[in-house]
Amino acid sequence: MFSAASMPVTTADKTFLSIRNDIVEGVIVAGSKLSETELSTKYGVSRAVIREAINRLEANHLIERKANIGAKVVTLSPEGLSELYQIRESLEGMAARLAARNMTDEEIVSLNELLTSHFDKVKTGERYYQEAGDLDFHYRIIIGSKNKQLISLLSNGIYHLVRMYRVQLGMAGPRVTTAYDEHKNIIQAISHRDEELAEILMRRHIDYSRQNIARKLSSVNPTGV
Amino acid sequence: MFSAASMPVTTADKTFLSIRNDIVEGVIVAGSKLSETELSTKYGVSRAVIREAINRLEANHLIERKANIGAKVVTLSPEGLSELYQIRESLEGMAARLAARNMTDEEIVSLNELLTSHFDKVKTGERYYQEAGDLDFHYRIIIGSKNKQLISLLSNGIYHLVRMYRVQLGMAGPRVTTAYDEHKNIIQAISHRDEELAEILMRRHIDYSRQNIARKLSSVNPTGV
DNA sequence: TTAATTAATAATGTCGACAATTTTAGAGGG
DNA sequence: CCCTCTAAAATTGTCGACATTATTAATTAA
Repeated sequence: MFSAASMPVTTADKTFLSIRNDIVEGVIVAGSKLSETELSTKYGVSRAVIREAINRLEANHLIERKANIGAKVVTLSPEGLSELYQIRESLEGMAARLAARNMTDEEIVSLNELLTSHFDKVKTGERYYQEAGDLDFHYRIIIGSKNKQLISLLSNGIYHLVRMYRVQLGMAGPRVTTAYDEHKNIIQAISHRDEELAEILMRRHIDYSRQNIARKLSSVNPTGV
Repeated sequence: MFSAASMPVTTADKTFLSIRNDIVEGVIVAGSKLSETELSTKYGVSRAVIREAINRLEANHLIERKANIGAKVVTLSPEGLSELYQIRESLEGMAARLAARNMTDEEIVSLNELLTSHFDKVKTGERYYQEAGDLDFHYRIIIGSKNKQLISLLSNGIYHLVRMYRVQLGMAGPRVTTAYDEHKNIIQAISHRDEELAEILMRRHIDYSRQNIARKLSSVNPTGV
């Protein structure tokens, strides 16, 4: 997951990653207040390190800060999910368009191999696909766009909020096989260098995904999380 | 520009805004290193405040940080501009689509009035339009999307980097009148609640704008900034 | 002279303490 | 009983000092 250049080196790095993971996994519950002194003792570092981490968490859209008051973990809501997926649809649609333009032939071959290995795993009934596999697929296309700012915006920006929704709402549904077909079609469009189609298919794929998770969210808890 | 809720209150707020403005205006030159101690003396605050400001500048995509090394102002390049406008095209296209869906009738009326007042100013030869007017137009549509995360991503995220490009490359060109027509057509699409058309027109509008600024950038300095 | 090693310097990272602000608890009056 | 005002407690904001890491300069050997 981490390239050598972004390996954690300072204690602030590690603390940030620990807290972020705890927020995504729900160990620190959504909507709760983040006390600097409390976190300081819990993670065994000074408040300066905690404040550094809080700043990065805010940049990741996982917490909200108010001056002189403090930071709170974001709350998960149907509206927030919808808003997030609208952004994903927009940005990843563009990423797919750019991937069709800028991915090397080698990258496309490798992406096809990834899809094949997923297919094998789906056949044998492994739950692998939806969890890491889907993220991996999207990640490769994002990288394939070759747009550094877009890559940063998606992987450092909103990616972990997406993960937070998926983890805390428990994503493992009947979409595994249908998502496979959608992925296949997207790769085909990229192979044909059809930017327009690649973007359209990616946007639909994400919109289907949004509907799927929104359905689950409303059925499990009709009034929101 | 600032709503009451986001008024600067702490010295870190004010320092952040000061430094950000100096970066956008080019007082702190693009690509230069940001020394914490130097900034500390220059702005008359402690290093802790400077570090807080630097964190927020990073969230605004105006600087880049490396652990144990420091922060540098981003460099302006044709590639960076292209990447930024691809993101704008994507996100503001979505914003226009959502604005066509979610703006109130009153907001649309007000937007039309804004356009009319711009038209008057363009007629009298004021240079007002391209500078603040264009930003105002885009800002209203972003707000009209009613997508809080999208609003945050655009106005707190990449907006100031856009400004930095425009300010430092000196935006005042022959696009004033043509941009006016493009704005008019976008508003019309929103009035008709035509989401599809609103998105398409906004994307084209931003792409034209990108071509315009890219042309200026390459003619002034063929090898980049 | 050049390259490599090492010491000195300067920068960022981290810490604990103090200041300013907010929140809470309590006393008093209505 | 409730509201207001006040004081105490707790929290965030800011500061200067120290620790750790990078950079630079000097020294030595080839």
